[in-house]
Amino acid sequence: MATAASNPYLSSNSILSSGSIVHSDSGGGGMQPGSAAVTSGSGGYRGDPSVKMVQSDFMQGAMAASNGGHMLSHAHQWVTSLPHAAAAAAAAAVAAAEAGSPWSSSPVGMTGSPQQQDVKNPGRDDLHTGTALHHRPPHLAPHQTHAGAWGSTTAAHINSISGGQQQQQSLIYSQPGGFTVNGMLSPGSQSLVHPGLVRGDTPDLDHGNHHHHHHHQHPHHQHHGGVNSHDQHSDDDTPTSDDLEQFAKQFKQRRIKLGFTQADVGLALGTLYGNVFSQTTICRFEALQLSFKNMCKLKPLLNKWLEEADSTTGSPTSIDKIAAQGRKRKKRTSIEVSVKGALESHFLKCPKPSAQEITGLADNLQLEKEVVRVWFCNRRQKEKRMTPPGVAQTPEDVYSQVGNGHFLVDYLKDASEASDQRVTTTSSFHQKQRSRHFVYLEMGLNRLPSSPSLTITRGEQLQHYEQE
DNA sequence: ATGCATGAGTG
DNA sequence: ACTCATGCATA
Repeated sequence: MATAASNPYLSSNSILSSGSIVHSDSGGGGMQPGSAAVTSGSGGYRGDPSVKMVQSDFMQGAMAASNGGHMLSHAHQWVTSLPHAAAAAAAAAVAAAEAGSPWSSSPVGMTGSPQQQDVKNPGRDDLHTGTALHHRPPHLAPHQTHAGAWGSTTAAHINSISGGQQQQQSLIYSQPGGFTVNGMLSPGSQSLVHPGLVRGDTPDLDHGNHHHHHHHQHPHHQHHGGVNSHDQHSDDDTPTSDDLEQFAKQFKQRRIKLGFTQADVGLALGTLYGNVFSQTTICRFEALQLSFKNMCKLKPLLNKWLEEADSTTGSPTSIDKIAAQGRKRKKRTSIEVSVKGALESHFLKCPKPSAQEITGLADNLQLEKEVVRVWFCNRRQKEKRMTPPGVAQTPEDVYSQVGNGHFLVDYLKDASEASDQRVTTTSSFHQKQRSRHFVYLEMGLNRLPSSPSLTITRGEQLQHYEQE
């Protein structure tokens, strides 16, 4: 049982749970209006009114003027989260697209962090259940190069979960609107009947084994003559970013048509294969906001689910819930926009600040050091995702694809002294294959629409949160 | 849909 | 102490 839930966390708790919150008082000591961050907490909204005992932070509200106060108000407040029932669901309708924050990623920034790991194991404690076999690391034609290189190294296919048949096609559902396999695709709601012949014909033709050493990037295998469907998805081998993009898109469409929410899928994966995933992860998968490697890992699972769901339309995919485990968690710190801007600007200069710099920054911004550290970690992770923020998957492409796809300018740069970046070093920079998405980032939106250069003027805006 | 957080795995 | 995969809690 993988029960992901069985974490050993329960026992350790109680740090200060119950209310001891540090609530800073308002007024008293010195808090001030400009606090840089607050911890927020308030009622849940979608899942259910969970019980959080949040003590809501208070916050000051004064704006204007006070001198520097500072507080680190939130020092550590942890709440014990109780299991909530979650559930919710609601139809996810989608449709919201918006550009979120345009912080351009640092263009030059990638000071190459050479991190690319190969296939190691999934790391998660519970993730094994079968998934684990990834053989052969890839070799795509273009080697990766440092930093975010995702086009390679990743192995990916783990879909052996099911055991025997490993790779069987992948994008089976290739065309969204077209064929009607028994009507399953009727817009709106398809009913439930329909044999899964879709997969019936998925032949796996050639690739069935062996990982040949040759690069597989060729779009071969015509699979099922059923209808068009582009081939070129490599399921067996490492998919290309285009494959993933398409798959994600199709996945989302089908999922919605079938009436499942992202949360449902995550849960179903757990019951079906042992690995539970959250709504967040499913969401990120669909939005391609995961690392390339992670996308590759998840794809087979989701593909499998899709097949299942589709073949059983209507049947209750055994969904049972796995309750969340209760464990203590630090309250989420909310960083003010102005402070974020400051962090962002530091990030552009130096994505990997040293401990000392972090400390200094934290001090200036009046944030906990840990918060700052984590912020940088998360910020770096964002740089590595497939889809950069702000830019959605819409192919607008004005700039997007140059030619057919990838490649663009590679920036190299190594600015700071950094400890390890070697980015362009030795000639091996073939960084072309970095996703084309990055392209526009580097070109187009480089400037934040409205973010001032930030001179950290904090204190100007008051924060809004509910004070209980 | 995302921001901040946790932890395993690595150096 | 960092990277990565993930997720709770939010907006």
